[in-house]
Amino acid sequence: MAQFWKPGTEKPRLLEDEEGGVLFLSAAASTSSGYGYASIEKQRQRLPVHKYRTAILYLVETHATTIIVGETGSGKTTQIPQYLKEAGWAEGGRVIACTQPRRLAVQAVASRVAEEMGVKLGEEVGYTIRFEDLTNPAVTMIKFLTDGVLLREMMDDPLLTKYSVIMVDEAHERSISTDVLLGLLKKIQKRRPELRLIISSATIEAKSMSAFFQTSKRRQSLETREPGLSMEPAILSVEGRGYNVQIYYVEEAVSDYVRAVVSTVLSIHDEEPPGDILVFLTGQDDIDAAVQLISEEARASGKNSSGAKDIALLCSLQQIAWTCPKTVRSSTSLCTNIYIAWLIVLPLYSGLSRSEQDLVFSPTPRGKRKVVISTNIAETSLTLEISDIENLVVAPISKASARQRAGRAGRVRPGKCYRLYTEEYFAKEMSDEGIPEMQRSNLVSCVIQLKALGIDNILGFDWPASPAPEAMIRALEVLYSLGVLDDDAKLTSPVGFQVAEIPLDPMIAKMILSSNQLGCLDEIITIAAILSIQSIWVSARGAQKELDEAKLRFAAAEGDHVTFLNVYKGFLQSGKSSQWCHRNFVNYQAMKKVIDIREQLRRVALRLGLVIKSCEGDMQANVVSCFVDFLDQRNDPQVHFNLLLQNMLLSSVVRKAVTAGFFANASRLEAYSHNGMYKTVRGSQEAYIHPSSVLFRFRPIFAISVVLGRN
DNA sequence: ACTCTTCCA
Repeated sequence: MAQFWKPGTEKPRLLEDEEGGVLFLSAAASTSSGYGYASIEKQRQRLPVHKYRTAILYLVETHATTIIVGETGSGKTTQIPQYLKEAGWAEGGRVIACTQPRRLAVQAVASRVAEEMGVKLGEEVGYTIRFEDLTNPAVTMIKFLTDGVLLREMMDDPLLTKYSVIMVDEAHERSISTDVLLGLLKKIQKRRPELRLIISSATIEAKSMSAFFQTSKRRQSLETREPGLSMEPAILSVEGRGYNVQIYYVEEAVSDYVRAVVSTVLSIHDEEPPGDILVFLTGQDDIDAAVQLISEEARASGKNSSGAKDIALLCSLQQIAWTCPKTVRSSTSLCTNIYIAWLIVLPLYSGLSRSEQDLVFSPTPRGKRKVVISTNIAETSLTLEISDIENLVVAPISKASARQRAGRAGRVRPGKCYRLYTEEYFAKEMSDEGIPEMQRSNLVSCVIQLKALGIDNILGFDWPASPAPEAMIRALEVLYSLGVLDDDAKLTSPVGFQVAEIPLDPMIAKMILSSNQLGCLDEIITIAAILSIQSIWVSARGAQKELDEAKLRFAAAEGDHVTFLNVYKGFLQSGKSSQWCHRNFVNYQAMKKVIDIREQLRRVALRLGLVIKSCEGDMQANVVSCFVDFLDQRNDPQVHFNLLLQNMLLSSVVRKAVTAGFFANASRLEAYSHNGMYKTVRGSQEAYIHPSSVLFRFRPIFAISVVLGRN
């Protein structure tokens, strides 16, 4: 029975899938009716991946490893797990797994697939991410999870026996956990030939991926136990949705890219036909600023058409000239909108709560335009491992990721991509591909995970991308000095195994274990929870002075860690009030996360048999006033030192526990240094106290820091 | 040498 959209009712709409699949929603958003289901079926069949259904199932049947080269928009992520299930790979209690590098993608894809299958999320289709397990072991057949979660699962079940097929999605992103996972899966495959792997990857990476899963001929004959099963990886290419994306470059480099983003968004909004806008920026601060600026400008120009703001806006819009190299710029059929209420500006970054992130995926109301300002993939951060301190430098993205981003504009129809750099910059300055994370970052966590899985010969491990030997040795040194590894580079018992069990950076894990012995675990898990989120303070654009003053209310002479404790205590005493947070420049969302993570850590601690004990009695309540006195006399070094010593006694166990984890970062103020330069005790590496620290103006003689400045 | 960065367990 056919149904048609009636004019005057809300139009049915197409939703863009995270991976390019398209979901059909009826106006009533009901998918239980036969009509809704049939439409979903039809939509599924229209995806490019659909005509490869038989081929994919055949390859998976006959090859241990299948590499799917899928352009964005092919629908592989949502469809392949369903094909596998339909073909019987989830029968007999087996589970089909599909990993993603990001939590948000896991949630989005899982709910999409559940919807397509017409089942309740958490039953036949479920997902697992940290803090959230929406699966039912008795009935879940398709399980989406982050690759980090799958790595954790290997600690309990090293051969991942419950899975029949594991699809590693977005493998071309080459995140550390994806790379480690691939290395381990290759090992598992030798023991479990019946396990099928599907690696989904972008074009450029497919060859090296295939080479990695190639087994040598000699071994192959020994290991193939299943007749008709090839250990040679198969490669299948699925084209994406072929919509054109027009690319524009700025004619001249922009100086202030946040401002350039604002102008560009507003001019797109003014000149282009309906369609949503996706913006990539580096980080939370820039995103918040851009969201605010766009909203302000839009409001100002809508409400007050003759105001000075309007003129300012027009000026800024005119500053950007675009060039479009290969296509002719279409200038006709532009409709002119009035901005104001028709623009919905939404930020997107991990620090947001789930409900805030969900807004991004909710359908755009008719007649409105959604602008999503998002992090990551935006301008990838580069981690340089210099001695024991992790340094992050913002580096330009690669051409590959620039192309991938442009592809996002062409999912459901032709799109446009405005690049805020010149064409020349793209051609000459940007590298073709990013460097795998494995080759540029801190390997401490990664090494300990492998050790915990019983991989003793870390240096001989078969990596998809070999890490730098120096970085590896550095990681082993740190773990050895933490007492996690013994002379033979084996995990120590119990400390090593316990540290591996705690889902945190090993230095933080060690801090937690030490606090157990010192009797201040209660305080330390609070500190650990706060250290694992971005920042507990609100972003301070334009209100730096107020923020600094607010910080002083909590600042402890002992430094940031004890300051965190004061904030946490105040938050609890306020009854977890959002108003309290607002008054004190504390980020309410961040504090809610802290409560969550802290609870998780408390459970981990109890499981490890630790005792949650507080050292409340040891601490004095008046650290705040103490700090203020100290500031007033900050020109007298002797007073500094005396006070520091005195304050050390106030919460010596907390400080001891922190030190037990972070001693490798201990630094000493350089004598005669007038700019506050420190050098690490171990490596004599230059360091500075970060200006956001309460100790920034303090300049204590010794500092134990989690993040030191870069040189 | 008065400022910030993403993701994941």
